[in-house]
Amino acid sequence: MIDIKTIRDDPQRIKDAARLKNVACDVDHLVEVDARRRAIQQELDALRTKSREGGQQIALCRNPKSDWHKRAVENGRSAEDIKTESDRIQQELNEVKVRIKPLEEEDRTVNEEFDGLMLTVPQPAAAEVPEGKDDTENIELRTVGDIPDFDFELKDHVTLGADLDIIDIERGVKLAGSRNYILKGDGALLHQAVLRLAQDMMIARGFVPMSVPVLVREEVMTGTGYFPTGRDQAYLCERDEKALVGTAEVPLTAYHSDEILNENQLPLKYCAMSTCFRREAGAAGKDTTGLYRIHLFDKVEQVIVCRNDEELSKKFHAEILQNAEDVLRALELPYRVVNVCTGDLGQGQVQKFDIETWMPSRDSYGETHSASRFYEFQARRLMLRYRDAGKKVRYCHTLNNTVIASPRILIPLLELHQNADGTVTIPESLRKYMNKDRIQPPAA
RNA sequence: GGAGAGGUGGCUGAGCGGCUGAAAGCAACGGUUUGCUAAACCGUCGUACUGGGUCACACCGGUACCGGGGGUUCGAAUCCCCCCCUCUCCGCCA
Repeated sequence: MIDIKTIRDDPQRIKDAARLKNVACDVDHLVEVDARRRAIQQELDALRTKSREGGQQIALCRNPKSDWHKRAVENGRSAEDIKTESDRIQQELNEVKVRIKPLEEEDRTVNEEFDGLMLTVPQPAAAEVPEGKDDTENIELRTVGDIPDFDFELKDHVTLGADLDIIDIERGVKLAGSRNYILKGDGALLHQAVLRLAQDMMIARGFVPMSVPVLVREEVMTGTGYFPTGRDQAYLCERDEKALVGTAEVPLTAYHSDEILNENQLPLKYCAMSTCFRREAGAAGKDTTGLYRIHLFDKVEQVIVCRNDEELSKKFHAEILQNAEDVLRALELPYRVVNVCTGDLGQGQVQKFDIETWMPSRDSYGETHSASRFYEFQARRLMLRYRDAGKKVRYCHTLNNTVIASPRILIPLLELHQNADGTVTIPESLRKYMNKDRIQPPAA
């Protein structure tokens, strides 16, 4: 969410941001509704003041022990007279009440409309974000690690998974429908090993590990910016008015919502391993093979909550990006870092760097990580604040990035570490979690 | 799922129809005192929206908020209804 004052002052800035991000937002209408909302509030405030003051006067009239009442009697007013005044005021306030009622109704509807519109306002991208219409115009910043040459014919992860008996897509689909899978034996172990490695690396860097709810209230989804716009991407448990999260970013970022932290508590660095649920609505027919685009996966996510300071945000953005790159290096996987253009940025993101890991079966880099910073966009929605040195209440800045998401990461991991004899070498960093250095085909 | 108790400011906790946005204590912050620390004393100390004010702060005013939503009333933290949440006991259970 953006400060309404800055929208009032410079609506064009938001219009430009919406155009660049390809986000629908009727800024003119919002500004109109805001004006109406303020006018109603002022009128209502005046009426309520009158009502309160009158009510207090009635209290004085009816209380013979009040100073006002004693003085009135001393000044020669009769009890009858005072009672008449009290009744007169009450009559008057009855009329005020009649005027307040419909105004309150209008106030409610206007505010609802206002709140709804505010939720559609995009966070303007940082000035240094490249302009572009969609992901085809993202800019490659650097490639790290060499794409290896193989002197034998590579199997894709689906074939490898079947031959090694570690991935069973067919039965996953039987149980749960399309875009589901089952990991088995060393496949299940490798999946957990990757997550464990990622988590251990984050703990070593001072991130507090958390175990968080994955079925959350809708406010939490709204607060982090996934609702209302992305509502159709989430699995809903409507009976309980809750949603399954698509990432642990949601509960981690909302952890301190509705709180006012002390500045000396910041920055907060959290990580969580959680299951992630994604409907992938609108992606029918896209990435249909294998483990790339699936409805359920596990991920270690990192979140930083820091002071309201753009330079600090940038600094931490670089830090969380580095954390993810270090994990890929530990997994001995080649990747590239991409500077995401305006058109491919989410509503709330100021800037985003994706990491794409080389995937032989796709003959391209595929997105495995996404590092974003939000400034106060999420914090405003979540009422996530802190008191600064001058005792002023300010909104925090939030950032997040993937540490590792599996099984998607198993695609490059299996495909790039396979050997001519059909085995897969387990990278050094994972061996302690697997107690082996190689995945072998099952004995015939 | 059944029975009971309860939700008030950062925390504890009073208030139970009107001068209460809310006592008191703790914590925090500023100051005095002090060789340092501690103690003592004085002061400050909720949030949101909004009007005025300022280059911007400061500052001055209004309204709302005592779990959420509705109702009664001239007036609700206080009375009534619905919902949510927490705790205790019982049942069930990974």
